[in-house]
Amino acid sequence: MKKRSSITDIANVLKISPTTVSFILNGKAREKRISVELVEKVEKYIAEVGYKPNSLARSLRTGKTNIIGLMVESISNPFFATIARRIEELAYKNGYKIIYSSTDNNTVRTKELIQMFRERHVDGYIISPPEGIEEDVSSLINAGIPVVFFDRYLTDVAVDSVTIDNFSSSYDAVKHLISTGCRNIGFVTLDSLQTQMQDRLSGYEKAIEEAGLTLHVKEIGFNQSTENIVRHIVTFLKRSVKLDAIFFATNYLGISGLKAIRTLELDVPNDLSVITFDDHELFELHKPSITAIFQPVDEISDKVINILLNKMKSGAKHKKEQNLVLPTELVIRDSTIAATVPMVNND
Amino acid sequence: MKKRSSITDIANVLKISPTTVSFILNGKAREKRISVELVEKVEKYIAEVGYKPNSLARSLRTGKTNIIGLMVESISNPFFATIARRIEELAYKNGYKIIYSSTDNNTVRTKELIQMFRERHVDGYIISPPEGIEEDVSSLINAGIPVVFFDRYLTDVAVDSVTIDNFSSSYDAVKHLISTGCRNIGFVTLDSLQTQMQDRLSGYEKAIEEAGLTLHVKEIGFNQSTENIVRHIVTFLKRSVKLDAIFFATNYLGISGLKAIRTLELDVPNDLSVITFDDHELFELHKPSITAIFQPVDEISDKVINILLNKMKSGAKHKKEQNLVLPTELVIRDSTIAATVPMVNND
DNA sequence: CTGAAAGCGCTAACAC
DNA sequence: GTGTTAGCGCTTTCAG
Repeated sequence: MKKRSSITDIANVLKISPTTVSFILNGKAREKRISVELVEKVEKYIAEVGYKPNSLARSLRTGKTNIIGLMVESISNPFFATIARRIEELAYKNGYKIIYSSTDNNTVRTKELIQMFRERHVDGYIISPPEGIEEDVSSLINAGIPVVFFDRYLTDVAVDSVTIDNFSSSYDAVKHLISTGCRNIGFVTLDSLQTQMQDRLSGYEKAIEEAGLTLHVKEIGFNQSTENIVRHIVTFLKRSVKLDAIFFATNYLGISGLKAIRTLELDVPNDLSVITFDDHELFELHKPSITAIFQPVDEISDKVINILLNKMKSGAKHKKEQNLVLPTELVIRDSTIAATVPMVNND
Repeated sequence: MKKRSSITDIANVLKISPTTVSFILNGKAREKRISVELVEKVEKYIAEVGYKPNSLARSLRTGKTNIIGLMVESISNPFFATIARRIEELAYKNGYKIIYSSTDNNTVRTKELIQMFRERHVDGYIISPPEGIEEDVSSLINAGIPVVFFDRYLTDVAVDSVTIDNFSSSYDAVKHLISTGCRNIGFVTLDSLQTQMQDRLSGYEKAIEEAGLTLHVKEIGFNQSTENIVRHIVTFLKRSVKLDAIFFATNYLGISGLKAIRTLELDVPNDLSVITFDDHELFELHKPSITAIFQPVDEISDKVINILLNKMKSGAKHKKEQNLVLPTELVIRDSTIAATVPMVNND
């Protein structure tokens, strides 16, 4: 009984041709000068039987699916979840749906995902790319399918992107630490060649070297369990020259770091100043509250989706690609307040 | 040049019929007794030109899309993000992709989403349902499309579901508070008729009444800004009878609650014991660490996807629906440790 | 064992 | 202004 009616059924019942119905459905009634009465009649009937077009068939015919593929590192990371939420929102408002997937920063997996998305004829891609997918992305671009990167980019392929100024953010954070009197500043990052991680590292290095200090870098392998990360950080904090500040390069390193600091019962900021990349609800509520580099997630989302929507509209014209770099904000909290006792340079 | 080749192209080049190619592609070679040489030849050629079937066309023909629609309250809520992540993982392993969307607990929006998903011929649905979508879900069920609810359910429609034992979780949490000597226990919840919230409320009420204590319930409207929630909680804590414990019914109420408590500079647990529904990284690191009701997110995800996969395989046979109710775990931390000074009943 | 052909539901040139 | 018709790429019955 609930047999879905097709455009032909409608045409048959109304004794007109499917074309006419199609035109009316697609708002081309005026353009095709279809009589107002007919239009009304058709619309009335459509509403009556609750007809809904089969978008699969439509997609097969038009080659458009109105679906955007969103590939993030992991949807369970609050940074990506927040961005995904907003992108979803904006996409819906523009008639697009999102198919998402988590790449796990895994190249093979991501290649497969792109492949699957292609089979689905996804109209556009938003990707926080892992290393090594240059070819697949090029192939997309060559096929005229719009792609936008965010959070990081790939150096060997020209793609629109929205990132933040990782280098300066990191540089400024370290300068801030130095200005509060810290001399032995550790940097905990991921063992990753991705641009955002490399830039954060460079910013740290530049600031440290400019101040004539020594580098203390700890690189942690990707995809470790939290417990393992904590263990690594604990070791780092115990082993090396006594640090008076530590800088975490991502939010979850920061969280693990706080766990490590807690295990060691260090007094922040007196024993150790702490600063971390990416803000997080946790950092404001923590005692002491944690200084963090806030990424403009809303703006990132807005820019990403806008660039993509534009490209999709303009048929992916070969305009010069845009590479937006947004500023961040250093949110200074209690974990880096200069000690109340005046510092004396003690080296 | 990169012209996608179709099954007919392949057939033409190889001088065979599309049927044969299709059979080989779908692993029906043996069944159809196609010669091994032919199969190899075709497979070789397919690999060579990198042919990929057009799943749109396939879906149009078969009516299957291998897509699961996942509708959560909000993907930016860590509880849902974690579950979404795991469901995605398991779905992929079984050849399914996920289209997700956030319902915002908005009935109208959710109805529209279901409508859109239907147009896309999504194969199955995983929904944390807002109120008022009974009809739409019934219509899905009647059409033989599998649906699984989680986190909450709708009373007027028979659908498989995976939930937790909200009533007992809440009841036990309150009993725990009472056992540490708390007498004036506040309950901060959402102004919502959803089953999970109602059950949490009932559990609280039962425990309070059994102990001969008075109820102190604060209901907060849905979709408020964090600032507003904090303001409400601050007022609640200031206004009412001096509470010696507070119980938050969701993780984000808990987080807002901690902000409120901080504003008021209350001493936890000495001034106020705190307990909250849903565990969160934050709660372990908070000083003092916060007692929380841990939901078995992995198990929830596993059960949900398994039930759905089974239903999709078995052609949604009208088996009796399953309504799984999983236990939670009360993770006792410092925010509810009994005061070290022996308590004296002082009323 | 393999092929011909119909058709899923829709769109858009092209006719009239 | 409206209808005819040819596919989009695939699956599948039915013939041979």
